[in-house]
Amino acid sequence: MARPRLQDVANHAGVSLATASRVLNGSSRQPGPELVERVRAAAADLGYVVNAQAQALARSRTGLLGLVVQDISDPYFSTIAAGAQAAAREHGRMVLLASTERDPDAERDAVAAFAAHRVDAIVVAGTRWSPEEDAPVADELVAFEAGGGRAVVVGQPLGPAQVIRPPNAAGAADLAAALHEQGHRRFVLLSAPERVVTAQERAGAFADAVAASGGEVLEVIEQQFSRDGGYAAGDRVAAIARESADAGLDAPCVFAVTDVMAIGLIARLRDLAVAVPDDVRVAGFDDIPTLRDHVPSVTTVSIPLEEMGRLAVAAAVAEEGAGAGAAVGHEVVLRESTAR
Amino acid sequence: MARPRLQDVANHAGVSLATASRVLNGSSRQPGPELVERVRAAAADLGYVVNAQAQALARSRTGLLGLVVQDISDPYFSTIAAGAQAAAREHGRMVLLASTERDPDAERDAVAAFAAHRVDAIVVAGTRWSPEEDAPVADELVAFEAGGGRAVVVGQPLGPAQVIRPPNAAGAADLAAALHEQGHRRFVLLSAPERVVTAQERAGAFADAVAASGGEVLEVIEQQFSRDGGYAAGDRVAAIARESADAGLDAPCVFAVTDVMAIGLIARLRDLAVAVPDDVRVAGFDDIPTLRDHVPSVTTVSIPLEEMGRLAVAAAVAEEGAGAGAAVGHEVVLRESTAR
DNA sequence: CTCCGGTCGGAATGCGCTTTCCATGTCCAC
DNA sequence: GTGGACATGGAAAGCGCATTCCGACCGGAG
Repeated sequence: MARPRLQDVANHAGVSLATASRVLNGSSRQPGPELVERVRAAAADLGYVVNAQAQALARSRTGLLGLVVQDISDPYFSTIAAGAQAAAREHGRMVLLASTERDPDAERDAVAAFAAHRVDAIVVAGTRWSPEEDAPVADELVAFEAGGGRAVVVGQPLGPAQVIRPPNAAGAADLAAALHEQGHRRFVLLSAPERVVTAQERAGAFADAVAASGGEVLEVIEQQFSRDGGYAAGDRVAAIARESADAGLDAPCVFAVTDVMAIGLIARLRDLAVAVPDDVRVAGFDDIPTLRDHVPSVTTVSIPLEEMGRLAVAAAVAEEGAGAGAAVGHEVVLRESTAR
Repeated sequence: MARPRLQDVANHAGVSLATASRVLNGSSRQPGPELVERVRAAAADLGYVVNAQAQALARSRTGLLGLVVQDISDPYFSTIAAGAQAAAREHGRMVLLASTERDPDAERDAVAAFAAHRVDAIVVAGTRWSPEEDAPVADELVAFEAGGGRAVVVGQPLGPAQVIRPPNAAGAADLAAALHEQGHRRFVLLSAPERVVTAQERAGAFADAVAASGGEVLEVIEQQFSRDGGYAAGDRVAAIARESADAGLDAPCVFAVTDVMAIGLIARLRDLAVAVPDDVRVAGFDDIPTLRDHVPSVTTVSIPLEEMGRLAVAAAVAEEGAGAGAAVGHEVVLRESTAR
């Protein structure tokens, strides 16, 4: 009943362990055709399943890829994970997954656990936090690379990791330009706490572009980096909209740093009977596929999440030197929520 | 520069390999306090990181959990994965992930790969297909359990695996009852190809409940099990709605077997200027969180996806005999899309 | 016919760790 | 003061496989 070992297969086939190994596990030295046949038959006969653990130990390579995301149930990350997973499969790698609930400590634990499992490479996806909060993970990654592993981060620089950068700044700037083009001049920023670097990048670039084009940022609202954060911002946004209307000014345009926040915001505005886009315009970021059928459809910046996951894995499995140089594109998608 | 081994730590601490092992890796036999201290210090000094692969080989237990889902970017699965991941972490297990793009062959490959990695247990999440298509995976699972592993499936029975059953039949029946209560009598079923067992379970139970309560199923539309399938069904649904209106009958109520299909359907109806719920009523299934802010809000059956993931992992890591007996609840959520 | 390069199987070593199994040492009861 | 029950540290035997090294063998060139 016990699982057959390679030795059993070798015995069954009447060959040595070495020969069986060479036949079954892609060695550079292939034994003669007759032996190959015998070994194959024996393996099939016994229902032999190679022990990847033992292989890993002997080869000192596991073929494992560690993927740490901040919340696998968030479409942003699950889409990246899908791309990473697909790429990993194509490269013959297995994916070890860790979801950290957006807790930097959990990120560190995950990286440490991956290091213990001797994954060949680690991909960390998600926004960076403050340097202090990032330090522990960064240290783990340094140790990991010192031990021969490779680290890639999807987001912002972290320790020694190669970086796949979401086009946050460029996307936000382009979005600002497109909205300017549409005639919007009065903006509100719906951002997240300062430690959320992604939010800062997007809001910052947006604000800069607005300033450069002669627009105006009326206010920066800081809320949780989630749907509920957007919802919570609704009251303040509604107030601003009313002030604008009362003053006979153009309806303000809110840039929410993620689609998910934008959706939450719109939900609250609906409760408050503030019309989008008539009373307030709203734009988001990410172009989450699941949200594309939302009403009103939301103006946003489309970024290739799945491709980013693939790029990260490609950089992770690439031979020495191959950089993560690939540029990540983006596209502004104007929809109803900012229509004038 | 090479990674320190346990032997190095032992040397550094001036103790034997065995003692170092006992100190660092939760043995039942703890050496004397002074030695413990010395070993700990040596390990910290050298930056020792245990090699989980070698440990696995020696213990012949990996502490790994294999999770195979049909599409990790689908909120249904990513939510289950989130629950599974959280539970795995609590149980001190790591998760190996495979996403199969809804391909039964890929499911088989994934299970085989997990078996090769000697995971302690495998969780397969997702609808079952036809018995013929399921056979290969089932065989792999049989072999896996024969080798001492444990298998759990979230969905419908598959080979020897324990089953966590989504409340498809009960949920659909309750939904039908609730809609009947609301006064709906004329239904259309938006289902998926016959091989998609989940769709069959939901549509079947719904149809039975409708028949039992004296309602009428006007038509069963079969489409892809996806958002686009729902979208594609829009034209036919619109036609049915117009017929109803022309005949002066009550607007039909469509039961789409998933929220995602319902959303797609509504999107197409919007294009066609068919109002929901005025001209057609629509209900879904799953209560996907990301979709809760949709307009109109969609009547659906809420099922505890995350908990299902947790239950699956609990069953997977449970000691011999602990069954997957836990019942999975559900709740009908009436929203605007079926308002009269 | 001999010698050499090349090929091919197999024996043996080691990957890094856990876990018996032993040999000591310690303490208490008698 | 001695014997035995325990506790404790270490030596060594694997866990299942890859791979190096070695000897045997084959064919062709000289």
